[in-house]
Formats: sequence, structure tokens, C-alpha cells
Amino acid sequence: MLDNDTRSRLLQQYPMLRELPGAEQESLLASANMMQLPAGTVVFDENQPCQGFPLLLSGSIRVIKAAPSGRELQLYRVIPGESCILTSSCLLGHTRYQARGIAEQALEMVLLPASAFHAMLAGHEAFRSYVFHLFSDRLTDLMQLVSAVAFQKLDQRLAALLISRASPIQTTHQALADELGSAREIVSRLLKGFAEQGWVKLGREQIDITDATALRKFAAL
Amino acid sequence: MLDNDTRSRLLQQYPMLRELPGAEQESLLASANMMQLPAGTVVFDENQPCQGFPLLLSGSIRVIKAAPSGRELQLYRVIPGESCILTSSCLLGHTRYQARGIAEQALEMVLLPASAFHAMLAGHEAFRSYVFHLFSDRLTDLMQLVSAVAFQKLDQRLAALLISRASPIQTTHQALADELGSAREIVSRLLKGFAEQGWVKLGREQIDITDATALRKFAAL
DNA sequence: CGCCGCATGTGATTTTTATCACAGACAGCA
DNA sequence: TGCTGTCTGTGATAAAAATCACATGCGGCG
Repeated sequence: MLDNDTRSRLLQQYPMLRELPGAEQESLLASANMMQLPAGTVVFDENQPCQGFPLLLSGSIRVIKAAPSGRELQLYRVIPGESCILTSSCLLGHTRYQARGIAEQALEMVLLPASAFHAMLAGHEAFRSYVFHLFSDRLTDLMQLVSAVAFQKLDQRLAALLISRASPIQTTHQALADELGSAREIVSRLLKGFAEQGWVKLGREQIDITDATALRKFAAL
Repeated sequence: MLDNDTRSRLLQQYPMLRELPGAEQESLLASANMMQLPAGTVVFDENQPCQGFPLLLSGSIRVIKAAPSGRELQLYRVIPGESCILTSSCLLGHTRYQARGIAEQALEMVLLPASAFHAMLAGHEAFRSYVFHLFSDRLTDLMQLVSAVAFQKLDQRLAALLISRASPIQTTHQALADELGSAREIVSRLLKGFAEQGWVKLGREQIDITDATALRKFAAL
């Protein structure tokens, strides 16, 4: 059961819900639950069965693969409005999660029970189309990622990662390494190289991009 | 327009089509086209717009990412009954292909026009469910692949590839390398190692697995 | 048979990434 | 102010892969 404020935020983030007939919308929201999770929470984990369909209101989820060695690689990030396609996949295929989801910041999300998810999918074009597009986008992302991991050198991937963020990038080298699936020392050394080229300026937990053009060019090839 | 033989093969490979009401089925099949392509044909390529939805009757398609260097990596293989999810993704997202599809053997396939695909998706639960499951399976595959490429050593990946095939494996080292996204020499050397362990016996364009258990164990970890 | 094209073996070398092992540095806090 | 935990820099080394450069060899075909 959701309060009015939550409802309106939900409808704002997920416009497709607005297309539901009123009664339907009512029963859907009645069956949903609000959840709040602190940053760092493992939202779901590999091999775990799937609870329901999450609709993110605030915060973000890093979806990662963890290697036994402790290294990890980010598959993608879920932001409000996007929901988590991996969950759809689990719910549809009745399989288990194949990755881990970690709350990057504190999360607010609404959890739709599996039954509601299936009903929505069966009954509502808007919802269906939303889920299809999610799938489609993720598939594209993942194919890009595979290709990058297989064929690109780490320096290029790092450069691409940097330019994908707004300039004073506040993060640790370890976090960047985790996103790229590499080790912290490597990232540190590469960043040092970039700094020597005058492309970035390094500080503690901060990276300023000073020559985005050069970085971009380097990332492209 | 399809002949009767093609129709019956289609319905056999794609049982979900049988669930369509007769008239519907009729119009669908009327709009479809039969295609035959020789082995080696590039069925679709990166950055190309999408023609329609393929239903494979025989043969198989290797879906790959090609690096500028000439190296390539197989993302997955499409076999009859499976269709090509990448195409769905294109049709749904109105984007272009993000990979290349190559006919591994001669293909027979039926091409559904985009309009028919959309109509089916909107109108028929069976078809929808079919497409959703395809998406779901591919997503799982791709996540596995990313993880393998990022974290596993080539020898393990090669071992896994070998045990996934029926024993006298008829292929070239180059083809294996292309599937793994690596170079021929590496595969040759690794195979030699496996042979020295007594796990396989090597011949020209042929690999016999002599100790599947050991290979499997090695692949697992 | 002899030749040609592809498939494979292999050494040498380089590049890239990972690992290990610390040292210094900074920030917040007691 | 001094301590502590985290973040970062760096050298040394190892490991894995890629690259280059040929040699060898098999098989089919003219």
C-alpha cells in the first residue's frame, strides 16, 4: 500500500503507469510495497530467486558480476525510471538472478509482486512496450560491453568511462577499477598517464577533466 | 507467400504459431517470404537497419562482434526454433543492428515483415511470451559471456567450448579462436597443452575428446 | 606426381594486465 | 595534535595474450 506522495512520484517517474485505467491502477498500487534501502545494500544477488519487479524512485543500483578473485565488473546501472531488466528476465524465465545488484546510494523503490508484473504484461500495451524497450536497451548495452571487454585496451575503456561522467568526477580509483573489471593499481597508473598528457587533473577522490576533446579522441580510437 | 511444405515445417519449428486463430495465421503466412542463403552469407551487419523478423527453418547463424583488427568474438548462435533476438531488439527500439550475423551453414528462413512482427506482438500472448523468453535467455547468455571474457583465462574458456560440442569436433583452430575472441596461435598452443594432458587427440580439422571429465573439471575451475 | 592452398606447429618477442609489497599522504576525529 | 583508516603512488615481477615470422604438412586437384 502506497501513500499519496509515493504514488505521485511513481507516476511521474513511470509515465506508462498513467495509461492504466483508474481501477487497474488502484489495484496495482494497492498490491505494491514501498522499500527503502541504505547505500551499499545488496539488493539482489547471484543465484537468488526473484522477489518482484522493482520501480526505482530514487538512488541507483549497480548491477555487477563478481569474480571469485574479488574483482568485479559493472554490467550496467539502474536509475529511476528504468527499473531492472534482470528482474524481468528472472520473472519471465522463472530463473534466478545471474548478477548482483548493489545500492549505490540510498534507494527508495516500489516493489511490484510477481503476479502483478505478469498481469500488467499480459494486459497492458504501455507496460509491455516499456519492458520490451528496457530489454532492447540492455541487450544493446551488453553487446557493447562484451565487445569493449574483449577488444579494447583498458586505457581506452577508462577514457571512455571518464568522458561519460560530468567533470569533477568524484570517485576512487578502486571504484573505477570495479566498473571496468580491472585492478586499482592499473587504473591509478593509467590515470597518471592521462594526467601527464594534460588530459586530467588528479586529486583525492576527484578527477577533473581538463581536455575532454583529447580524451574523447583517445577513447574513440 | 509460402508453400504448404514450408508452412508445415514452420509450424513444427515454431509451435507458438499454431496457437493463432486460423484467419490470422493465414494472413501472417501470406505476408511472409521464404529465403534461402548459402553458407557464409552475411545475413545482417552492424549498423544496418532491420528488415524483418527471421524464423529459421534450417541452418544456423553465428552472431558476432568484429574488431577492427580482424579478430572476432561470437556472441551467440541462432538455431532453428530460436529466431534472432537482436532483430527483435532492432524492431522494437527502431535502432540498427549492433552485431554481424553470418550463415554458418546454408540457411532456410522465413522473413516476417516488421509490421507483421508488431501486430503479432500486440495481439498474441503466445508470440509475446515467445519473444520475452528469447530476450530473457539471451540476456542470460550475454551476462555469462561478459563475465567469462572479463574474468576467465582462455584455457578454461576453450575447455568449456570443447565440452559443449559433440566429440569428434570438426573445426579449425581459427574457428575456435573466432568463437572465443582470441588468436589462432593461442588456441593451437592451448590445444597442444590439452593433448599433452591426454584430454584430447588432435587431427586436421578435428578434435577428439578423450577425457571429457578432466576437461570439464578444468573448465569449471 | 607435383603444386597450391589452407591448417597447423613453434620460437622469439612485445604488450598488456595482474599481483605483490609497501611507502607516503590526506582527512576526519578523538 | 596525533592516530587511524582509506586512498594513492610506485617499483618489481610474473603471467597471460598478442604479434610476428616462418616452417611444416596434409589433401585435393590439374
